[in-house]
Amino acid sequence: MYTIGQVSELFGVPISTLRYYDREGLFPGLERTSGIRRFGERELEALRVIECLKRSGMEIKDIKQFMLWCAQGKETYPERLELFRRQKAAVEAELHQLERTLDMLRFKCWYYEQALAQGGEEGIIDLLPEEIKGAYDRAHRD
Amino acid sequence: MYTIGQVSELFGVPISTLRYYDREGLFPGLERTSGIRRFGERELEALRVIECLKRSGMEIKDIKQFMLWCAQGKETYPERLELFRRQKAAVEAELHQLERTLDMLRFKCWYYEQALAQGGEEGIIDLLPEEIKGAYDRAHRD
DNA sequence: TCTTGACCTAAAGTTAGCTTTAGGTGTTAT
DNA sequence: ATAACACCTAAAGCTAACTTTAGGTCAAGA
Repeated sequence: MYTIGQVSELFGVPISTLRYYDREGLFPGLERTSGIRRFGERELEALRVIECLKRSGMEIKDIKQFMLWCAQGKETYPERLELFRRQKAAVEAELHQLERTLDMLRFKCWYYEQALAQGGEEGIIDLLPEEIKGAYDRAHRD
Repeated sequence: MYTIGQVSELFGVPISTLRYYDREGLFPGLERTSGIRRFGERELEALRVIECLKRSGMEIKDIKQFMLWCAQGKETYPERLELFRRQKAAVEAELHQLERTLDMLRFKCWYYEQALAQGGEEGIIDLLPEEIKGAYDRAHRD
């Protein structure tokens, strides 16, 4: 069992944030001894999942829903699976989007390298190499 | 030349947002005829870049800085290149992070498919297939 | 004893990125 | 002439995810 300070150290998450998560219902069934929070293995795993789901762009209130489902037992397996499937699809879409953003950034880097080298922006587009051209085109269509 | 309403239609960005961007200095040198904003090719390209940089996670105030550099001419090529290089690195890091998040989500999907199939969570970890195991391990280390 | 340190709460404050509101101008269709 | 539009501004409001503040409890060490 860990105190809030220890968990904060372990995960590098501010104490105020842990308390906030608790307030928001992200640790349903968190134990207390005379008012003091006691974090067990269950809460540590919860925190790992919270960090993952947050990185995936999920909102706190939806993470709370998941934690409630976990506390409810086997009957909620389908809901939990559905949630992870949806989130997986969302992250895949986001990854794809980011790849195209990266294409645009690659193009812009190349562009300013050229501008810097030739001391101006005149006619840069004409000497677009094939590989950068691909990036440029991908970045400009939806 | 386009009015704010036309640009809003073209890009699918709310008029209020375009005015907000203008207020924040994202269109330095935007023309006006008797108070009314006139968007030209320069502003459309700016908007394309804004959308890209926003997707890359850049804040409005940093995008503003870039637009100011553009308005300043050739002397700021180095700054602009630096900005795009930094942002490219940031997006590459974010992509890597998201891949690991996806690994965790893949693992969770597999996990709940198993739990659902066998009606419980007992001993699931023991039958982790190699491919999922990799995902699980990657997702749990920093 | 007293003070230091780790915990607690409720409530107010913060930040980014918008959106909404309230009120006003100028042109065009009825 | 009057109403409908598309534009304008300043300022207030909103949401998410925290953080800060102000005040309080309790146990251990000097």
